[in-house]
Amino acid sequence: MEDFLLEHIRRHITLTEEEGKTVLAAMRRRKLKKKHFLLQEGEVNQSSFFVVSGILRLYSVDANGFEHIIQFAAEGWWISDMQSLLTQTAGNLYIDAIEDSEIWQVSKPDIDLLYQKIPALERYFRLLAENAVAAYQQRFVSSLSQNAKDRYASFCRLYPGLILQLPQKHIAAYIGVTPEFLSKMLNQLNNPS
Amino acid sequence: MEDFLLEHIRRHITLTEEEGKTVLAAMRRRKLKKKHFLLQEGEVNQSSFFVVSGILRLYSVDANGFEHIIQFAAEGWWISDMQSLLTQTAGNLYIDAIEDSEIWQVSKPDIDLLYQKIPALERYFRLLAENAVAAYQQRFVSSLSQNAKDRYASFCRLYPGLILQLPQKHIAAYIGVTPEFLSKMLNQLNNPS
DNA sequence: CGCGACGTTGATTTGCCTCAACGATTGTGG
DNA sequence: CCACAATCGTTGAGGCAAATCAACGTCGCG
Repeated sequence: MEDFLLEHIRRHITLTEEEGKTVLAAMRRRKLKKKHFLLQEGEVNQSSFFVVSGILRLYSVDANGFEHIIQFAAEGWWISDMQSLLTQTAGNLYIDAIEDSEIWQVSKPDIDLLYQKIPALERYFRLLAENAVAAYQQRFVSSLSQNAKDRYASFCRLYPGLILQLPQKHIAAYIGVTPEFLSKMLNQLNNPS
Repeated sequence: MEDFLLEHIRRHITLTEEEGKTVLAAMRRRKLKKKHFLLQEGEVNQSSFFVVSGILRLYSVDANGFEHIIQFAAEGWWISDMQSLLTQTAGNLYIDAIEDSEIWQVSKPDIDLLYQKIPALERYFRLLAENAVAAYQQRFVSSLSQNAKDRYASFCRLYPGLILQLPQKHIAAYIGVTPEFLSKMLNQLNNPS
């Protein structure tokens, strides 16, 4: 599994053996227990996080203490508070583990060094960011033009694997309804009497 | 104004005189009248669009014929249906002009050629895409955790210039309410009796 | 075992939508 | 340059999707 990240990168660009080692050398590995944080509101997001195993979530907490999930990240996904990472200022988002996870991370200074040593990485992260933009645009279509039932259906279609692993309340916090309402909705979908 | 795009690019990367000319040579210029389309549902988004003057919108039309605006693009902004552009398949979004506009566009094949000739452009578009990701993440915070009044306030704070130029119904379609409701909301904000 | 997290169910409320009607403004063809 | 239509914002009455609040059963876990 040591090569999981390199395989992912090589799906987008080609790296020499040497370059691969340079990338791996820049990564810090860490385990993260369920419910433990990578990032909390008020902190500066110092690193980009790559999920080797487990599941993370990126979310905000509103004035009433309710959580709203912006993105999940399962194995092979990158995740960060992009605003805070780019500007290196205090952010308003949280990242924590939904399951015990293994994370590899690169600090912003180290990424910038990698870009100098391996210009092809610019391409890799450009492609990732463009794919993320595409995903966010499509999610806004869903978010703005569908009701709760259809948003749930869209989520199931898009992330069939995640549905099985996620507690219901997190799905609710992602599609933008209360846990109570999602419960009633699902009940009704199963009993279409 | 011939250098508007190059100035924008040079805010992020350095380009030689020669490279600047190569970029400009790849751009197709066009004028677009108000309400005319750059892209319609079912078409493949062939190009990236750069707004030299005017305002565009990227939006979807739902099953009931209602429009939902994903993004505005004023002078100096790039805009495209990223999903369709990346995969070169038929998309579900529209792009049209809110005001008479001047657009410069690069086709996907030409961008890919530019990446080969001028690798630094990978960096430019990576930075743009990362900024877009940051903006979309923050908009989801607003969209998921705020009510209509607060989403309107957030929009005003983020795009103070746009508020003045946009018809009210487009702001409504962006923050996710009906024009009628936005009208009542604003009325109430001005008459806090 | 006992506690806290999670999902469920019901009663009630509310934020926003729907539909309809109406001025004001814009734009367009004669 | 006017007449007419179309677009836009406004206002009101009524309706619905989803939130709120509260109570309860279950389960996993320390």
